[in-house]
Amino acid sequence: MNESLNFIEQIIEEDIASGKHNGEVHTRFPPEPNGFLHIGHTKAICINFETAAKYGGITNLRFDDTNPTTEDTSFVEAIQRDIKWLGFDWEDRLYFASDYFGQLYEFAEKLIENGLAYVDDSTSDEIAEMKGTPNQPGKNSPFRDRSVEENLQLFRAMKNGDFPDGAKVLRAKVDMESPNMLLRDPLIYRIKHAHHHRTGDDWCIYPMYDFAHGQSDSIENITHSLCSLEFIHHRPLYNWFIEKLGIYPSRQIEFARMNVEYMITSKRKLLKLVEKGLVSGWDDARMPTIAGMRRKGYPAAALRTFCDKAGVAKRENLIEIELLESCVRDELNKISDRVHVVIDPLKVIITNYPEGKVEMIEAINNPEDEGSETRMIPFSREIWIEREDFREAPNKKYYRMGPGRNVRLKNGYILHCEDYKKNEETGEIEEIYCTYYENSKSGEDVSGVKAKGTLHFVSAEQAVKCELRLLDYLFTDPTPDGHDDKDFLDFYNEDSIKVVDAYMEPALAKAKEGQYFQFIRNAYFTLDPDSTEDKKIFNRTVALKSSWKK
RNA sequence: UGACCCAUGGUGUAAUGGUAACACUACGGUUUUUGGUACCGUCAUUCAAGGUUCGAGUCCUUGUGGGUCAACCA
Repeated sequence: MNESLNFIEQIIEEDIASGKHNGEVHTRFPPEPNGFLHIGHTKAICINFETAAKYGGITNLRFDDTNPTTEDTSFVEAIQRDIKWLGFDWEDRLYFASDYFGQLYEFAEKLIENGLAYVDDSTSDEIAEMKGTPNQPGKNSPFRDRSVEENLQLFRAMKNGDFPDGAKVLRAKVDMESPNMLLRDPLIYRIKHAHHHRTGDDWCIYPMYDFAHGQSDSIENITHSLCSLEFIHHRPLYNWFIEKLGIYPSRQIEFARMNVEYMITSKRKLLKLVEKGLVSGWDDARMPTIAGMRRKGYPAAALRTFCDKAGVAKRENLIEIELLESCVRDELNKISDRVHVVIDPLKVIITNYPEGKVEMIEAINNPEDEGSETRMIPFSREIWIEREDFREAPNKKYYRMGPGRNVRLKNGYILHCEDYKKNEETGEIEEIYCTYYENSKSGEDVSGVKAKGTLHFVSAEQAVKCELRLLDYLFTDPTPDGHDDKDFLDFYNEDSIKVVDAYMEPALAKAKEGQYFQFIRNAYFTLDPDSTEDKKIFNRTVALKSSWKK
């Protein structure tokens, strides 16, 4: 393999070469359990797990659960399910930042003892005021020079619940004049009398991100802490804590997060869609969440390939949705069963086919798969074809059915169109009359008859009604949240889901969740969990490509 | 009136001082019992100006453009 390396791999190979961390690679994926994982997380998950695996390393799953007011166990479960489904395994290394609350508290006391942290009584507004702006240095808090003893006593009182929420915070003593806002005495502990999903009411003070994340990495001996670019300004602080605390030197490396056309990744906005009822939930098949994409029918392998192909770098990017869809089609082409489903039916009567006769024709499920199984498709005198597959007056480019024309039925016979019935008032074609060539059956055609077009069909009598959810992009604009003058909801696509009835071949009555289908000549579909025994519901994953220009 | 990050076809990513390439898209063609798949082909790229060098997409300087940073969120 003469593969080129991305910049993270280059760093890792340099570290391995220099013997840093004994050449070990240990990464982590650190989600906050306050929402569902989305396409952006998918990228982070792939990078963390695949990079470690590439170098024989391992990856931890660690929930960054330091804010009890927004986090919940239900998300913890959904997140684990999604990562597993994606195909990654953290084995027995499931951790929670909350597991380290005791240790983190010790770290805080140590900082205080070394004169590197202090309790601040200022209000939130006052602290913000004293922080300055990117262009103006901050001012020292009047509480900055409290004695170690006083700080220790106050911090312990904070921990003991002696103060109400917001009364005091613990701050690291770094530099109020730093050009880096994060270094202007960042808050590291706040009072929150809130119930935590794991630690219950054990604590009423909780560490902030900057005082939990890096230390958690360090506690777990993470060698390379891979995160997105927006944390780049946190790195000096990340390193500052490691240095002052003298703990394991994990290294933070930032990459540009992946943006995909027509998708948003802001949890706040995703939540808004859910709360406003614009989608049925976090796992709505239109959502850019892993659960949503799974429901829509995107295979895990396709998502992984997509992330690989999108690459890793440090510049802003917007990946075209076509790349994702290309990966999805490529995977689905390999694994999906080809089946017959007619959406907009038009009756065809085969006048020389015996009435009452039903013939079962064997059809291969997936010609792309060598070991594919077969199933039986019923054929009879009356069948449905797609309405758009017939034209009264077809032109040369149109090679489907038309008066006097021959067409091949996929997994069936060649038909000759003799006549059709038209409602003169509405102009609607009501029925087509055809004859069939008895010796033209698929696989044993000795008719010598030529037919340019091939149509799919279902036998009218045996066809089963089902529901199709024709899904489209959730937004009408490729960057719905990229407009200063417009809200992302202004681009909500009212036509993002269309529900229609369809006729499916009877074998589909046995369709199972997680199975992938190609509805021949139309699109890929997968069974929706809303399906019942009596009524199958399918979601359109992605349409087949078409080079036909109407 | 700051700091930090970034800049290669339409999009994304390579090229690690030595012939700018790969994928997706678009367009054209071949094959085809899916107007799918497969296969072949075409178009199209180093932000600008200086400098270093035999040689710069790559190193340096200055611009220009884009992004990020002022939650008791992560």
